[in-house]
Amino acid sequence: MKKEVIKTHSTCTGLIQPVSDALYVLSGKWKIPILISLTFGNKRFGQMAKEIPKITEKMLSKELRELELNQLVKRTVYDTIPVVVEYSLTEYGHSLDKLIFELATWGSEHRKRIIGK
Amino acid sequence: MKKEVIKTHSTCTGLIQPVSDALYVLSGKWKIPILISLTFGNKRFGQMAKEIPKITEKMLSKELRELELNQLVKRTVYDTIPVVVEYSLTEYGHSLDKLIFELATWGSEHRKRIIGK
DNA sequence: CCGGATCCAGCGCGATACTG
DNA sequence: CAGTATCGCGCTGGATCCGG
Repeated sequence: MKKEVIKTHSTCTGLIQPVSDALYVLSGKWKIPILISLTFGNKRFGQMAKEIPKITEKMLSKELRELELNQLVKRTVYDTIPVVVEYSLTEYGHSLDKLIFELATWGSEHRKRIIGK
Repeated sequence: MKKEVIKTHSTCTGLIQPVSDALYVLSGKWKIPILISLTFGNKRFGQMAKEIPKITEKMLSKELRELELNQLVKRTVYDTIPVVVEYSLTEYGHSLDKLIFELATWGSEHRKRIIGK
């Protein structure tokens, strides 16, 4: 009788890297909340600080900079007095809309199952 | 003339919590790689340790336990000598398949854009 | 073969205060 | 209004050794 051989091995490990890459740009406690906030329209700095529960200005600033580096977020400075800074999703940032929405859907259904915390 | 009221505000903040919940059960450096590995079939402990690049046995053990707590992974012990332990995705765990696949797709397209790291 | 226990380094993240 | 600077703690996660 022949031994069964699992052939899915390489397929599996091949998926890990792309997902890790995706998670890399989304890593950080506030990345997703920030992206959600911007999904619903352009926002100013102070506006986001109020809208995202518990975030500090330091964290907002830091993670916005990282998102901008990775071209998910665009920063526009209007040279008025006082200065106005507006953040928006790039077209590329909007490519995450669907993913985030599904994450939210899954999260809603999952709430009742969460054990720890 | 009536003032326009932005109604998306509450929708936005309302989305943050479910997504945070979803991310909570997936938090940890190895959760997603582990889930990917199990997506392609049931696995034994040592098998996963070899299959997931760079993971240590401690981390594998710890994160598997958390995934089991949250009912995403099922652990089956076969009472042989030496003992055999098999891990598999629960039906609920498989509800993440689509999300993970999309994350991988997005990650693949995104590779060329990643700046930092 | 499948882990648990312990020790410890790094840094993510929060609190607070300051600036153009 | 839109950030920066500094300090320090706690938790994540790696290394190593131990056990059924």
